[in-house]
Amino acid sequence: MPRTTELEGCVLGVVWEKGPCTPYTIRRVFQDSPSPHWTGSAGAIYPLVARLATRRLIRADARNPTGRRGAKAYRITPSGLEALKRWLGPPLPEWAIGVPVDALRTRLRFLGALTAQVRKDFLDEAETRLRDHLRVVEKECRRSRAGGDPFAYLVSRGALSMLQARSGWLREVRHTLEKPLRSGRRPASRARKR
Amino acid sequence: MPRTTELEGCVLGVVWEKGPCTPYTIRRVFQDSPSPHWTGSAGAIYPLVARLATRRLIRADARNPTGRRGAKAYRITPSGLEALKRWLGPPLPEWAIGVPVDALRTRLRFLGALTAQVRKDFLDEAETRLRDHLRVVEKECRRSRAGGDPFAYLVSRGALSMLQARSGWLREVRHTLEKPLRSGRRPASRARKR
DNA sequence: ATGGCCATGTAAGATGTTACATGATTTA
DNA sequence: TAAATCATGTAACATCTTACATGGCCAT
Repeated sequence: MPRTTELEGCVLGVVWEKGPCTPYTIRRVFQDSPSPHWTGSAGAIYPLVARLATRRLIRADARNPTGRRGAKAYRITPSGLEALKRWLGPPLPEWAIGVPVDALRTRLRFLGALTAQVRKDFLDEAETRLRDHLRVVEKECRRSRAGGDPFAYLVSRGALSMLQARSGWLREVRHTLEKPLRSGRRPASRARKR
Repeated sequence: MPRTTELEGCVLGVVWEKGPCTPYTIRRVFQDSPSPHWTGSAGAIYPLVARLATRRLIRADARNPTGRRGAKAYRITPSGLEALKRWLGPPLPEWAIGVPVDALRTRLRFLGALTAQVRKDFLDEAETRLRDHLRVVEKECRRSRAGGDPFAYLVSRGALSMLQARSGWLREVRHTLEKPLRSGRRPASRARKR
């Protein structure tokens, strides 16, 4: 049996959590999610659901509780639950432990290519928008706390921690770039033509 | 001109930073990187480099300083530098501000599918391996600090912040699951069959 | 009944991976 | 000189996105 991918694992998890649901319901979960890592596009979900059904990890009820056309509602099978557990771990894959990819951090690696002025604009925008986003996630966090599902709460709490860490890091970035490091072997000026 | 993707932006950045380099040199940067988000596989890099060259964002020198076969060394062109700057921003794309995707956090969403015992194993493993990884990144951080490139230092510092935040979050997860929330509308027990 | 939205797909394209083929250089 | 390794590619495949096609339901 092939390895369960991230999106497959998530879909399995959604079907497990929500009970019988149609592909469209699953799509909505991803579309409504604040993190747009996956768009929940039809071209991704429908073939994936068909794949999971072929592997007997989910099964369609004859009944269609919500679907309006001939939609089938899928529920997880026992072997689907096993697959979900295997995907969850332990053991965890190596890259799940490692530092999450962060587009902001990636860009910072090459920030020396910008002039001092544009670099400042970059940091200003990042800090402002990050602060705004922080408030959104704080609200989401309070909401999910009241919701009573500890897992949902902890997930949003984790997202909040990430954002707070990034926010503090950005302040350090600004400070360090204004007042370069001391302990380097060479002066921190990275003058480059252009 | 097509939008610059993340990997394209990174490759442009690498060529900008390291000066003339062969596709293989570029691959090594990704292969040696601690974050295995991109493998730097030949099938990704060689076509990508060819694409960038077609768009005149990088150009091959006639000389090959390091390549052993008929390898060409590429350097960034003026329009390539412009493309790099456009990719870096500002403005930053929306998803670069949002919470980075985190496989650990994703899995936590569905942790209720595991039995209490396996869930404990999950958290134990995550915490142990996270702590180990933390030490690695701390070392990398000190190394890059001494290296004198403030951008490289700040990138590893950002990675460290992320890991520390995750580590603290994991402790909160354990605590919350052992001693559920109070303020929920319904009791936090999410008993499910199996 | 018709225009608009809900829902289910499919098609084409972009981008990445693994696995393979092959040539050049170093090393035993 | 034979084996190992470095380096450059290509081919086949997987997976996701965007864009499109189409069918059913509902409100005016």
